[in-house]
Amino acid sequence: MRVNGSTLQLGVPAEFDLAAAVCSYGYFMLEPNRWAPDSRRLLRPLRGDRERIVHVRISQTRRGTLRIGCDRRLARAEAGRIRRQVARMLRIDEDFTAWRRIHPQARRAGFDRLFRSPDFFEDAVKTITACNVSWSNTITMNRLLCKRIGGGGFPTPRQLAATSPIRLRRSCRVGYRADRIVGLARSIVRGETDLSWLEDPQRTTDEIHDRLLEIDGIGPYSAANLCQHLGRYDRLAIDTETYRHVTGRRGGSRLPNRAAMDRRIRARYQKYRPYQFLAYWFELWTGYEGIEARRHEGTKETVASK
DNA sequence: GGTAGACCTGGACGC
DNA sequence: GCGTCCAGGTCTACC
Repeated sequence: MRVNGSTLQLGVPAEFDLAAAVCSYGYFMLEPNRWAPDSRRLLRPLRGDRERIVHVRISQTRRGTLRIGCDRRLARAEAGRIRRQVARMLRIDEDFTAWRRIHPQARRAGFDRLFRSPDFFEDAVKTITACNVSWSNTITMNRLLCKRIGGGGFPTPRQLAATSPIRLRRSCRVGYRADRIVGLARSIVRGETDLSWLEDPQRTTDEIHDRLLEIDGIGPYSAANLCQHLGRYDRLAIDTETYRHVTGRRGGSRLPNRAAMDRRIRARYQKYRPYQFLAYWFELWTGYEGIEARRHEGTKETVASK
């Protein structure tokens, strides 16, 4: 990526670590994100004025602040827009003081900020493409969405709203998800789904969760997962990975008494309220790190994805 | 309220 | 190379 435009600075909390913030949630592996582990830089296109693409390269300076290199010069307002998107991705403005007090082990591990997208729409589409499909397939869908619909960046609601579900299905291999993705994009463009309402801190998690469930294609798992992306951690996104984690068994969707098991899982994390999701994800994430370590020692297990 | 089956794709596997 | 099976969350129809 050429960086011969504006260079923006972004202040971060003292304990902030870019690599930890990026590699905390699997969406960082999905395009248009590109994480360079050697140089510890995050590269991706963002949307500037009039939805024009701005390629950015995000790195952390020795003083701790973030440097955002852009591929073109930005006016002040457009630079502010880019800063806000980076801040959202890395949850720079979120306060995790209470979480660290509740979970000292996570605090010592520096585990708090879960990576997300520069806007809610991208998180929602990524969640839809992550459902009912293998992770490699999710990677393919997001790659094709960026390449064939978004012009290199992640598609905007306007771009997807202007795409027919048939074309989306054929060109991006999203299958039956095409109707749901286009439907969500069109409802946003028409103003029927109000993103600012969903991000309003005055709303309760119950209100947001119920509104998300009204969106076609968003079920209990996706709604809880999107609550997490909206900074609400008091909902558990229970999926087959969760059943695997708590039971050590495969085939979660076919387990008997799923409702009873869901109640047991929720009870297990109740003591971390209102950070149940973070506590659950911390367990998974430290497990993955252990798996990764064993993998380097020659076993056949693979690092989990989402 | 609970359950079964369809949706769709790519990968694994057997032949 | 081809066919079959499987994983995965949501929706709908049915009991």
